[in-house]
Amino acid sequence: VRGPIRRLRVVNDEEVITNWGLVIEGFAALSELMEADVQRTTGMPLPWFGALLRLYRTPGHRIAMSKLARVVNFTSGGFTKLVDRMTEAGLVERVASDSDRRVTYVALTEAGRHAIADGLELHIEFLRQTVLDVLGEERLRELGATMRLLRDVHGPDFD
Amino acid sequence: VRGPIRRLRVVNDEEVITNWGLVIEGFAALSELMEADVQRTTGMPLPWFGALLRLYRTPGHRIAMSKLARVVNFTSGGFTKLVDRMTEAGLVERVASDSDRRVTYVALTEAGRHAIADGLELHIEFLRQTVLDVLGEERLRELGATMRLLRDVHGPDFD
DNA sequence: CAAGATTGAGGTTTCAATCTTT
DNA sequence: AAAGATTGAAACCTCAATCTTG
Repeated sequence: VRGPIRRLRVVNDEEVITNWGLVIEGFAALSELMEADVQRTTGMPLPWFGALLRLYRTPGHRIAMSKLARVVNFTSGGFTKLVDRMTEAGLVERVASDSDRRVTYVALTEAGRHAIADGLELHIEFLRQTVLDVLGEERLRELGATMRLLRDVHGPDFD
Repeated sequence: VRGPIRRLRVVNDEEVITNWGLVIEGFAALSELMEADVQRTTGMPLPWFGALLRLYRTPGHRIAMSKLARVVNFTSGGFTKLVDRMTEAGLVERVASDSDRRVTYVALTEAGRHAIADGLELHIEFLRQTVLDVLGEERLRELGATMRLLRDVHGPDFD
């Protein structure tokens, strides 16, 4: 009686590298397009759009500085200056916390709410054309599910 | 006789946004891990690793400045300085072209070849653990195929 | 005049140190 | 002591202008 057929490394190195390389390249291509589109339609850089979007989709439209910084992948110090510029532009404002005087909230202003609402509408149109129309429904859902796996395993815990 | 059932916008806005958001988050999570791992194992920043990897996987181990710049998503000016630093570190060297005196090639040095060869081995191990082991073979291949679609449609043509 | 590469100026981000509050 | 936020210094990248070569 023979033992079980052991098939270690069924996927060879080349294939692992290649497939993840495709992820990098595809994502880079789309990021560049997205950056340009957001810049064109809203006039703001992509990081602004990302931060505003998070605020917009959060009940109360406000999040603590340090938390939003983590969510949008900024360091604490870098985010301070980002918020400085967005405040300068009138899109957000700082709000002191009542319960903990260490924390500062970032909140959408009326102008910021309008800016992101309008921008989001155009952005969705962009995503439909560049992603959904290329992949189709089924592949898009699969893609989302797959990337969710990676996020849940490796992503930071946003408590 | 009724006409065809038209089902426009079967995928609603929310789903499009959510799925692409998962791509962004998953990719960000893995990029951060990868950056840290490359930094730990090779001591170099991620952009260096990417550039060296391209050189390593190219016959002759040399590529024209402007072409490599495009491949790794750098501007011409930014890439000049990146190569300056990598040359300083002894990993690459500039080589003048015989046929066209405008072009300068970037070439791997002996030290660079060893550095990327060693780094790549560790990097593959990292990808197996963080990507392949999480997704499994089938999902990884699907993911690669899906992202290839996006790259081919939206990516730049590397002639 | 177009293409490849470099340079200097300017803007953005990280890092380490600091201050305040818990 | 630890966490949130800010600051100044340094690193990195982009952009526009420049130089050289085709």
